[in-house]
Amino acid sequence: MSKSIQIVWFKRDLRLRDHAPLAEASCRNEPTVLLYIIEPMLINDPHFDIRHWRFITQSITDLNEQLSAKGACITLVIGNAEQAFASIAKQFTIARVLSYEEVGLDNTYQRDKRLKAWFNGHGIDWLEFANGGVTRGLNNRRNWKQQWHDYLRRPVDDPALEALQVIEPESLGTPLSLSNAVKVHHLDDTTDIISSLNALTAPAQTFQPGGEKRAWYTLNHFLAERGIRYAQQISSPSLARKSCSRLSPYLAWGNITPRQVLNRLNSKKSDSDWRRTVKAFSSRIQWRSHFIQKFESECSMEISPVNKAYENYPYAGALDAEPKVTAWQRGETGFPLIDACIRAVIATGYLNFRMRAMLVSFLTHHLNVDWRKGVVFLGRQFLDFEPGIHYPQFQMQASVTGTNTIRLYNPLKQALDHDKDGRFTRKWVPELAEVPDDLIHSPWKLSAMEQRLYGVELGRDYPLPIIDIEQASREARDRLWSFRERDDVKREARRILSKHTIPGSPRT
DNA sequence: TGGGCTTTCCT
DNA sequence: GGAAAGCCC
Repeated sequence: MSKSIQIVWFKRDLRLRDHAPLAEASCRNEPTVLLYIIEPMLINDPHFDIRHWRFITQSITDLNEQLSAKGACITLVIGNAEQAFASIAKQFTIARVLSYEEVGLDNTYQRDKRLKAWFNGHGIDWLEFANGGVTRGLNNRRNWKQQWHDYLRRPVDDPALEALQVIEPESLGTPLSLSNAVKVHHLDDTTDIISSLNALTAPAQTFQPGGEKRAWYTLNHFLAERGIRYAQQISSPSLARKSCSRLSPYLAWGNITPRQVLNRLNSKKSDSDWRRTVKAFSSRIQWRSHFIQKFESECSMEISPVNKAYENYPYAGALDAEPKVTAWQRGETGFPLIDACIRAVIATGYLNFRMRAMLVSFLTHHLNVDWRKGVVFLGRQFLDFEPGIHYPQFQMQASVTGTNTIRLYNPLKQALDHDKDGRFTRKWVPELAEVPDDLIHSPWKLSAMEQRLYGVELGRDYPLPIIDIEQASREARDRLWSFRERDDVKREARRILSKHTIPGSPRT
């Protein structure tokens, strides 16, 4: 009979503090494997790219540094999850697996169902813990706010790390070394993945670095100075980069929890200078969980509109849509703020909320392109990509819910309201750097002489607008508001409201 | 966490 | 005649 062990499976929860599965494992006096699995299925998934894998390996390195101070280490496996558990089961008797519930893409959901069956067949208990105030299998929102507040009130789940007996399996495939000194166990057929992960060593200064330590540094810096004008500057694409918390990737990849963040925010509650920040920021942390809960309750949102009637929405045909999508993805639409936003998010993985909403509105409303033609591309650009926020938000901004108000962002008005001096636009669209403030957002108005004067030839250095914005706005408004009046849209809207909203709350 | 147009209310 | 509120798409 082989030795009995338990496994703490780290999914998207790359931290040691406030970690319920780890805390539970530390209460049991048993040998424990701390397992992180990098799966080819996800490496090949177009929602993710090198920026995410770099963030994850940085986070694992951080975990391992903390663990090695206690004489422990993480077991990092590259390979599919079923194979990883099967390999460990050859060496040990797995008594139980402890992990969080994951609100993820369909491929991880299907994997979990396969694993559940495999665990059942092998007499392995799988203890899954609710994550961040989100409840699995919820059919309505009657008690959701109460559950959320209960989650916040309960003490953090800090594990007793010194009580944990961490062990590492002997051999899982060929051990290789990731350049950051973390040992990697890689199962068959993953050598190409190892080499591409090793190629990640090149520093990418423009992306936020991953890790639990970095998450706390970011939070503390936000509350020490950066965040004092949070509420006023949140909408500005340039100022938001400093005065927003920038915690989103750390929350998405589980370096820190909403509860830890809000507990830390308490220290500012009595400071009147920070009153607006505390109020605005804490409501957004809750809003975040609210969206993840939507996706948990309706995961079909990854592939179809939550309001099924929108399957028949009159989007542009494929031939018409393709060049528009390409221009949008490349930041070559001829609308300077739109192009600046796309280029900024590709280069840095970050964009403030309002500008993200504007990009979705422009694609789906002004260009009249099906939201599904842009949703994966944009998700991949976000370092903080979180399926549970991305899909419900994308659908809401694309107005395919039939319940929220229609948000048709005028890129020129947004530019005047939030980038009047063109600071952000000039940074990311340097072709227009010399154009003066009053023309930077409408370069198509430049005369031939002005184009020579400001060093930009329209149609060569910077594109002419791919659509007539006034006509497109008018058409989008008519299309959207008239579609909403259809009986099938209204019927679906009633179903959605009863499932996803808190009774009595105002509809926005 | 929209926007454009109209109405209303104030100076 | 301008700002805020209201209305409708």
